Amino acid sequence: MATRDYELTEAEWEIIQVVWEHEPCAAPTVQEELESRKKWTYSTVKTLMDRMVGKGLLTTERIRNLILYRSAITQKQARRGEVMKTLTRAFGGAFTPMMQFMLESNALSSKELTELEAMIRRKRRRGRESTRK
Amino acid sequence: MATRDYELTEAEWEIIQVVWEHEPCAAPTVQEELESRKKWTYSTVKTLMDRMVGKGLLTTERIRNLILYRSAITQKQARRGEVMKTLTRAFGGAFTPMMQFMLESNALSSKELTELEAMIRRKRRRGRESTRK
DNA sequence: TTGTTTTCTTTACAACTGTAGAGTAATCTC
DNA sequence: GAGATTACTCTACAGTTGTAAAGAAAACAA
Repeated sequence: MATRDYELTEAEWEIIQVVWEHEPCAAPTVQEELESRKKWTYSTVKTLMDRMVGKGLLTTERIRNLILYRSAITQKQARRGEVMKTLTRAFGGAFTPMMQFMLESNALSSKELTELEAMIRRKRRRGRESTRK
Repeated sequence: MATRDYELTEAEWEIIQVVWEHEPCAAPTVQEELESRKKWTYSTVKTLMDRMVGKGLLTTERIRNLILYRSAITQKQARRGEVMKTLTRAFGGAFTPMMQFMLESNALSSKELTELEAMIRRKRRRGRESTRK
């Protein structure tokens, strides 16, 4: 199931996050939800959302005078696109160097480090038990 | 030493990568170097580079009719900006979830997993020996 | 049924990004 | 020193992104 990678702009991230949380929802809802953080007017939000429909990031369903929006991609897909972009641009696609960079550049607590180790062990176990790719 | 985070565009990444490698270098050099991958003309490369000077990503030194370019930020700084952007946008700034996502979404070989564990151990050791932040 | 409120539609615009042509100036080669 | 080559400068232009005003339509309220 290899879908293409999506790249969202900053504003698009802001919006789709709200959509994921309130889906299905109308544009005014999204605008109100974002009102505090971003000082966007209704017009701005609506324009952004309609462009996102054009790009295949959201879908719409019209019910009388109301337009309901839904996400067309999952959070996982969006995250994947974002991570892939950084991986490609900044690390030439090399996974381990990127992990290393993050490990080194960040002040992880001892607890977090332990957590990471646990994740790795889990990952390894799962990898072994199923050779099916 | 908290410098601000730089965000480079795709084209800028392409160019600064060459500059890091050949620094100090002239625009024609960069253009030739990229010729195979990108089919950019000299004009394109030069324009891009001059804009990067304006943004503080490159510096110049003029020697007669030749302009030498140097990077104004390190690879580390550029990488940091890129990683931070993804971390903020896609993971709400939460570091461990991002690591976890990467671990899970990627087919790391057993060898790479082991490498990661080693990195973590090193990191922990270094963290303990110096409490001086 | 008419004024008010809500939601949508259309249009605009400036900044940024990718892309490059045309013209000019300096330098090299015979 | 005149043509060829090299490198630079200036200008342009279309597409994307952030931002929003103005106007139209539908729904609600009195």
